Amino acid sequence: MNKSAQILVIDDESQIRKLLEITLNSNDYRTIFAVDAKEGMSMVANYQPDLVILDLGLPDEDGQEVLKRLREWYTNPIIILTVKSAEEEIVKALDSGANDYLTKPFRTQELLARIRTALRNLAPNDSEPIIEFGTVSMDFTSRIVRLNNEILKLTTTEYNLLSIFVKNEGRVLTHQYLLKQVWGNNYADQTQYLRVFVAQLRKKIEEDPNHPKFIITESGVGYRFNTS
Amino acid sequence: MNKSAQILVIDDESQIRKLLEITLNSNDYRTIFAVDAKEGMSMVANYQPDLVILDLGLPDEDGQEVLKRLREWYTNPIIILTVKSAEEEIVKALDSGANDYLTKPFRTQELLARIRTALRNLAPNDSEPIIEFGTVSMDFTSRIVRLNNEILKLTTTEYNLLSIFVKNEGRVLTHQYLLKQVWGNNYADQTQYLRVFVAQLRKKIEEDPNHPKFIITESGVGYRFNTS
DNA sequence: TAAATCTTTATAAAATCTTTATACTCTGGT
DNA sequence: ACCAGAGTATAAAGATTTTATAAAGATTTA
Repeated sequence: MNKSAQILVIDDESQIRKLLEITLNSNDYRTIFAVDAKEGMSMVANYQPDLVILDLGLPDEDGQEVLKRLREWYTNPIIILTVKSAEEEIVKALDSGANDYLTKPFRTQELLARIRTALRNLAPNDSEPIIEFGTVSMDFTSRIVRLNNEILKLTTTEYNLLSIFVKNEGRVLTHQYLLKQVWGNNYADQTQYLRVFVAQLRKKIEEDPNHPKFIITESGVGYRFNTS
Repeated sequence: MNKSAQILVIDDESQIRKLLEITLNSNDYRTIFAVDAKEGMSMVANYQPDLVILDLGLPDEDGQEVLKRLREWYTNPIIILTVKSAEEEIVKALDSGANDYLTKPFRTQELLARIRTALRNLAPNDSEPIIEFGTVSMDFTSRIVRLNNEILKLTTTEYNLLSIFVKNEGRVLTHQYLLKQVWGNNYADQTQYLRVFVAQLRKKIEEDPNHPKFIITESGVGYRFNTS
């Protein structure tokens, strides 16, 4: 049979970590642990665990933010386990890509069942945390983009736009889609934004912005990102 | 574009059904309802809804049993919504294949968020296949046409026209029909447009545009697209 | 407040669509 | 076989739409 699933627990409470270690190990899961957001992010990248259990109340960073940033590239299940029980938090986390949400104190068997459920639906394809094309490399973990190993300064909008492109390599993306993804649903007709930012991105990542190799214009439709 | 998801609610309490009907409809889901296990099972089979909300306390049969029997063939998400809050019930339901478990009384926004989560993980309705003819391949998902594996640059109109042809392979399409499909109802008599664009397409996809193999002229009627 | 970033505006360039002009092809009748 | 005429093909000019880019103005961030 397969190797047992590896689960990463990101939680600052040592008692919870202990409890989960015992519980999960005795149910044949391999476990690794992180005590804060920073360590958590890097462990997800390094170990690519099959499932992440994430506490929202981390000492160094907002858990919701960690979740969002993980979801930029990590596609395996993430289960939120936290004391925060406000409906607003739950909705936000689930809409940010969490697969399930449990509040502390939790019931052990229920958690295990929910883990089994999440693993059952496991999506098989997750993208790499670092993607390279040409002389450009993009690290989704640290949000750092490099050009010839030099750190490339991108604004938030530029970074978000490039992320969408990179994650949909080879596909023609309509103006509408891009605008909705980057600026939100109400901006679907602000095509000029896109033109401005595509021009800026090209100026930064293309060798010859007048003859782009990566961001290809599909006139009347949108753009296509190409790595070759 | 896409039709909204259809949700089947299996619950014997009319108040819950009413509440869910209002909540779900106002969030753009299509709804259908069943009041007991028997009706529920047959409606799942007949309508193949995108998601099922199942109450465990049904009058005619045990909900856990319904769940198990559904899971023998139904693969879309099933969310349990019930008053039963015992951990044992939760574990059993999740292990029988439920995607989520909520207890009544439930919080509306949370339910909606969990529905979105369940639908998100739904195996994406397989994208349209890639169609090949000769050395040409057409990928409708990524909107890319290739000729000998090289990406072929088509304008929007050329692409739209070729799509109509490909989707109606072997059929004679009248000028009128093609013009209406590609340019709109008011252009049904602009036959010259069609000639111009057919010529352009042939120049791009035919090996010998003077003796077209794919786009065949049906004089006095229209064109026929042929793959062989 | 200054610096950085985002949003608008303006305009030139490029791509695409529409129209025109002309040549070609096919068909049926003689 | 030839011709007339309707229908078709194609290039290319003209018109329009779409795109690229700089830069000014507005807003946000540190």
